[in-house]
Amino acid sequence: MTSAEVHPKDRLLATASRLFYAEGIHAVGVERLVTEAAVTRATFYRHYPTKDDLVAAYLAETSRQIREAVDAARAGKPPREALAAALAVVGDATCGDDFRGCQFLNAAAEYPDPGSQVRQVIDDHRKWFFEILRTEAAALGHPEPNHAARVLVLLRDGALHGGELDDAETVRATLRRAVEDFFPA
Amino acid sequence: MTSAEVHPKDRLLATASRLFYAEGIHAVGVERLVTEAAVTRATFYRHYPTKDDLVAAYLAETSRQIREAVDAARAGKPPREALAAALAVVGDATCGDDFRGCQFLNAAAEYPDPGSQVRQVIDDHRKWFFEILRTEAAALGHPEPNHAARVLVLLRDGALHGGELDDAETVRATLRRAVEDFFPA
DNA sequence: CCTCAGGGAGAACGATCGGTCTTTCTGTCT
DNA sequence: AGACAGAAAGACCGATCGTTCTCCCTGAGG
Repeated sequence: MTSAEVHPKDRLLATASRLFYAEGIHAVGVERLVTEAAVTRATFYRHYPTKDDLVAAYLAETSRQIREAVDAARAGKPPREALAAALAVVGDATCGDDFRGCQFLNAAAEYPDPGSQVRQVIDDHRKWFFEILRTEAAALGHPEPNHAARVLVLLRDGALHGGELDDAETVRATLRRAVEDFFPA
Repeated sequence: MTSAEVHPKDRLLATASRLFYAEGIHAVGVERLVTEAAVTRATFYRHYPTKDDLVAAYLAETSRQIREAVDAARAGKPPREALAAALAVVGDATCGDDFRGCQFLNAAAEYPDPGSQVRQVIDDHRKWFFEILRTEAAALGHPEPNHAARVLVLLRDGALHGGELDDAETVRATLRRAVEDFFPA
């Protein structure tokens, strides 16, 4: 195994992430995935028992990247700036070139069963982000950190969809101002 | 045509609305639709040239019902109550038994092409709701009705997804309190 | 009475779905 | 040298996708 090359498994995951996000999960078939990833069907099923396992892996990897970005943005900052920075990561994402809404909300729309593997990954990610917000709100001395975090989650979810369906720059500015309104300096 | 019976076209639309919302659009095939609606394939394609036309009809009908409900809730109320009532309709919806998020946001997740027929119905609905909020915020004397309406849309979108993925009652209460925070009595 | 549209029943279309299989080859380890 | 895992290539499976077709029956309007 030449470690310099990209492993088929990684190519597959990268391709899946791109296609699932851009076109929807049910809309992308296995044929499409293996062709664009330059991987055979056998290799696909050697690494992922079913397509849903690949979907779960796609969301898990997305979650990992977001946690990395948010942690980096918060690092070393006092609570107020850390909170603003965490939500700024969200706002910035909405303005990306190929932004197409929240990976997790989009996936949830295609996976109705709350007990499915995919939904578990989604729930994990949402719980993590809520905890971040709750922690910062508490550290900031907010009288009701739970309520504050819940409102921020509403704003985040709304921003992630509004960024696709409405004007992204406006949504980012709206989100920033709304956060400031809730946490005046 | 015995006007007392339900026309096949209406049965089809009602069945489609139920299944598309509960299970996702791509996940429900034509076979499923015609079987559960007790309609033949020929009848299906006689009324809707393609499946996407049925999807658009489903969203258009949903939009019509929501406009009806929101208009009824606002009727005759002063701006402040009217605005709260309009958003209460949203909050109440999240607590329904078979709530599974926003029909429009879910559909958008499955229709990436912004120019598609389905996306146009979605955009229409969103523009309508935004106008409602902007109008009421202006009537209420809010200094920046556009910004206020944008924030409320964020909260609405967030609530419609949080209601499915998190606890619905909590989300409803959070939405109500957030609206009060933005529009103190 | 006749026409004709609308609906029911179901076969059939090519394409694609998710998933399994065999075969061959290459590279890495012991 | 020999063993073995991983990957390429592609045939193949039954099922389902969205769509079109023919045939027959019924019921309302002229």
